[in-house]
Amino acid sequence: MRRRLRSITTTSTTAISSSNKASFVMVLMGDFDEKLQVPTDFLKHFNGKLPGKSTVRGPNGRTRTIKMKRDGDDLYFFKGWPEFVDEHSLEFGDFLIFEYKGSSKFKVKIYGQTGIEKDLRAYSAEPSLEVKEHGTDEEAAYEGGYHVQRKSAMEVERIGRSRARKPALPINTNHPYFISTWPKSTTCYPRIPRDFARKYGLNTETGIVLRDHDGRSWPVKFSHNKDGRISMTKGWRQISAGNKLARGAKCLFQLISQTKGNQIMNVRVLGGAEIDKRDWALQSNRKRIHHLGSKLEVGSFKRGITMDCVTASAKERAIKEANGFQSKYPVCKIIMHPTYVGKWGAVNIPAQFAKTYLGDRNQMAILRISDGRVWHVGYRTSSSSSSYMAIISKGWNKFKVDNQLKEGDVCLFELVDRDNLEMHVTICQVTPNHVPSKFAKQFLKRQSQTATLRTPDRNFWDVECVVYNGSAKYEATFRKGWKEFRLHNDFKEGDICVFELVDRDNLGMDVAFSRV
DNA sequence: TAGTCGGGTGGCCCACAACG
DNA sequence: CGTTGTGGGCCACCCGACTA
Repeated sequence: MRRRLRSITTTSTTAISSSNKASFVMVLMGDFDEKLQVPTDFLKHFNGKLPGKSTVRGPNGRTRTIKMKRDGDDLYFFKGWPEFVDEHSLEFGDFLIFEYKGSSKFKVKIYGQTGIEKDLRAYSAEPSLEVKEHGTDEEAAYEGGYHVQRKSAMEVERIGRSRARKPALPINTNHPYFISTWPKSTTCYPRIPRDFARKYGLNTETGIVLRDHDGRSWPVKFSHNKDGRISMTKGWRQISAGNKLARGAKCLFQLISQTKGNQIMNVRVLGGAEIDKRDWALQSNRKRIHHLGSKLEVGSFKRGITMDCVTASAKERAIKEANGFQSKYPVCKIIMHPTYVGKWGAVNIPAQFAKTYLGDRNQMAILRISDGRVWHVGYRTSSSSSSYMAIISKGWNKFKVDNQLKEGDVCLFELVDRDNLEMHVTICQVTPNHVPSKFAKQFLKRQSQTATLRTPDRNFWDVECVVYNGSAKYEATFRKGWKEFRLHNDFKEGDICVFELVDRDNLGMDVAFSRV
């Protein structure tokens, strides 16, 4: 249901049209910590005349003078910008709204990857403590070479200030860090010092995003050893391959952000950055490796790579939704891997669940979804001396297509009848129309109301906004009208939308978007 | 001596290439 | 399109070395 109220001349897709004030949106990527490009179109607001300096005021009230520079047709924030990045702890993936106040003055709003405006008080509260405690220590460790093999990272932290000299380190020392070595063993992974995890409240259940020197983000999961040790496992292979790390490489891990559900660490290689030639030769012989342009992709690493996209939060939400599911029957949770929703036409049932509840058999199973519809699929098991496998194959393709399953969706298989292998399937889908709960809780009070979305091209769209206020969660989604809005504006995976609430009573929102 | 770390082994599990 | 089974990622566990 689209309501086009009026149409005005199209403006830049990065311009926000909420008011008569000029503004633009930038997503922090690449070498954002050195310079920031300003949309070239924005020059018109300076009457074609480039100001030598601009004054930028951050959300915490601090202002900084930043020089602007023109390079061909491009315009940049340059000298002074790196300091602004430091002061505001800006991170890769953040997006910033610059509001032009006239006379070369800008006001900036900063949004994290979660879509919520960042609370910068947390950063300004105790930075000096961290600088003292870690900046110099790390420098000492780096400068001193850190050759003592068994010296722990935490011990390195305790090296005194007296030893510190000023090295040229490619890191900002305002954040806690540790140094870890990727063990030479073929099956071991870099470990997180327990003291570090404890001291800085690292949530090792949710995983973390590692950011390499090129600004690329790599999601990595932790795994817990029974003796309490924590290692980086899932996803580590990708970052080591992407950065051509050899076993034995020494890396500095610096905790940049640890807001709930958004933990980010910078990774800097201190040694061992050259890939081990024997490892490489070995890998080159494996048939699953292939090169795509300049980007190296390793087929067997796909488990992690597929999560490396902007919709990771949506996938995480689907998983969380699934985790809250309770049943009196045995339940098996399966996250839709690309293989499951791709051409393979089958899905693996976790062996443990299959062994315990389904058993060895080869028969048709019944999948029933909430609206009562039923699909018949083939279930079979196979086992050898070294493996046990249970698969749903025959008929899975139809089930997958009929239910529009996508990568990242979570299916809960509830075994209601063991003899006839009847399973109720609950599908928790990855939906891009989710409103961040913090925002919803603060601004969306009514159970259902129509939001009016205004795009930069001055078109208006009515979209139903439904609020779910459960005992455990408060969330909102855009429903009726969203699909049209999405299709008409040609949103693709990875695009970023900024929703600015300009009319609380009538839920009027200006929408700016940044394309991938 | 307890706690922590690096290094290593073995086996489970599953993605996906190969095949029917 | 459906099935098979292998390669290797992931994980639990063990051991010895080192340190406070």
